[in-house]
Order: sequence, then C-alpha cells, then structure tokens
Amino acid sequence: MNIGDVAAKSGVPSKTIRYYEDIGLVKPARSANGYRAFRDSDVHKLTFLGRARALGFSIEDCRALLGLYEDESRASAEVKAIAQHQIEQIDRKIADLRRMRDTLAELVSRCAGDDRPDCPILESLGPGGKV
Amino acid sequence: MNIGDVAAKSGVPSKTIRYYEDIGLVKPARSANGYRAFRDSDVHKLTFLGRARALGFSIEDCRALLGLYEDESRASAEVKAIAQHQIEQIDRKIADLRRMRDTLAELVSRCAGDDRPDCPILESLGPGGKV
DNA sequence: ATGGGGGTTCCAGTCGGTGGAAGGTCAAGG
DNA sequence: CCTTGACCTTCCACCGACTGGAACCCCCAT
Repeated sequence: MNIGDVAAKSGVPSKTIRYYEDIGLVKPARSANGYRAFRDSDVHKLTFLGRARALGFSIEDCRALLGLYEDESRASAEVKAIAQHQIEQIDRKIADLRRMRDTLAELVSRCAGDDRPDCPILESLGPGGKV
Repeated sequence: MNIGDVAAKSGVPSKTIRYYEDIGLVKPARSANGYRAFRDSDVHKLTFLGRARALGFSIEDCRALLGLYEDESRASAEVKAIAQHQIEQIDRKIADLRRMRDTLAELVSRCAGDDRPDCPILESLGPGGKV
C-alpha cells in the first residue's frame, strides 16, 4: 500500500504520516522504487494515532499508548493512568479558558459598543485596570 | 528605565519584551550605551499586552487592541467586536475540550485499570473502535 | 583589577505539523 | 514511443509565541 491509500484509510494526511515516520511512530517498509510500503498493521497504528491525537494526547503519550497497544501483556492500569492524566490536563485547560471567558464576558457586558471612545475593556487592560 | 525594571513593573519577561520589540509591538528608545530606554508609556503598553495575552488574545489581536488603546478617537464598538470574537474562539475551544474530556471519561470508566491486558481505551482507539 | 549582575545580539529549540520546490515513478492515452 | 498527470520522494522553511543559551559588552562596588 502506498502512502496515499494509507492516508485515505487512516484519515491521517500523507505529510503527517511521513512526519510520524521521522519521529519513529511508524516504520513502513520500502518498495524497490523507494516508495513507502505500508502493511495493514501500519494502517491500524495510524488510525490509532489519529484517534489518540484527536483526544488531545501528546505525541509522547501516543508513543506510550502505541507501545501498550502492541504489547499483548500490558496492564490496563497503565493505559488508564495515562488517560486519567490526560483528563486532568484537559480539565485544567478548560478551567483556564473558563476564567478567561468569564472575565471577557464581564468586560464585554460593560462596554457600550457604540461609536464613543470610552471602553471598560481597554480600561481594564490598561495600567489602572485589574483584569 | 532598563528592560529589567520594565519586566518587573509590567510582569512581562525581558525576553518577551525583546521579542515584542522585534515584532513591532513596542518601540523603546536607546540609551548611548545601546541599552533599551523605556518610558512609562512603554510600561503601560506592556502591562496592557500582558493582560491581553492572559485573556488569550492573539498577538495580532493585541496589536489591534493596542492601536485602539492608543487611539483617543476609537469607537468602543471596535473593541467590543474583537472581544466578542475572542469569546467565541474560547467557547469553541472549550466545546472541543469538553467533547474530548467526555469521551475519555467514558472510556476510563469502562477500563478496569488492573494488571490484565484487556482495555476498552485501547480497543476504542484501534481499528475496531469508534471514538 | 576584578567580580557580579545587569545589558546586548543572534541562533536554536519547543510542539505538531503544513506548504512548497525540485525531482523520480508509474499507468494510461495518443 | 512519448507525453501527460497523478502519484511518490527528499529537503527546507514556516506557523505562534515564546524560551534557552552562547558569546560578548557595560557599569558599579570592592
């Protein structure tokens, strides 16, 4: 299988697949003409990677998960720990974003939004403010 | 004022201040010895930038906001529009993260997390899965 | 004069790709 | 047999927004 087919099947762009090879996540064989020759197992790995990335796992987490995925004698506890850690990271990001959002929403609600220059948003960002 | 004092007063690291000069957000004068010479207005700008960045505004948004901040004849509507757009971006990010979080939480809840190898998390990421 | 704590420039690296140039390969159609 | 066009290859540069570090300069106190 050539890279284009794999990209179509796995949903991971060709460019990204080459990048994943660069960083050692997949190791496709090579045909005589120099083309990468993918097996079904590579497609499975790439599908796996695409989904893991969509869940926000870092590349290094993906590398670890892929190792566990391939390891028939893994302990599910290891996988669960990584996933739980990822949930914590996401929760932290959400909390940060929510704080930003609330602050912004409050500022926006106090801004007239007309053609006059006075603006609580800019005032809060400036030296007197306390955002 | 030297860069270190400004960093302390504005809360923006020296390195970042130099970077902001590089990309044209601040334009400090220079002393005879080649050191950057900041005025109070530069400190105000950098404080402004620090706060705007903390609210998640992109550098380009910051540039626009800084322009409006400096423009006495601005219309608050312009500022409000940028802030509202930013809120929308944040909302979209939160929604994405929440989807990830929910999916992960569901997978984690179904994973035994013991020393056995069977793991719904890995199964969902693999070729049979449907994350 | 020496030491330490500023400052300066410039280059490289972060993360996870993405875009594009220059060139090789292959199957189909004229 | 040749050309066209779609694929593939490598390599290098760029995105955002910094951050780390090397190598060097400057100024003040001891």
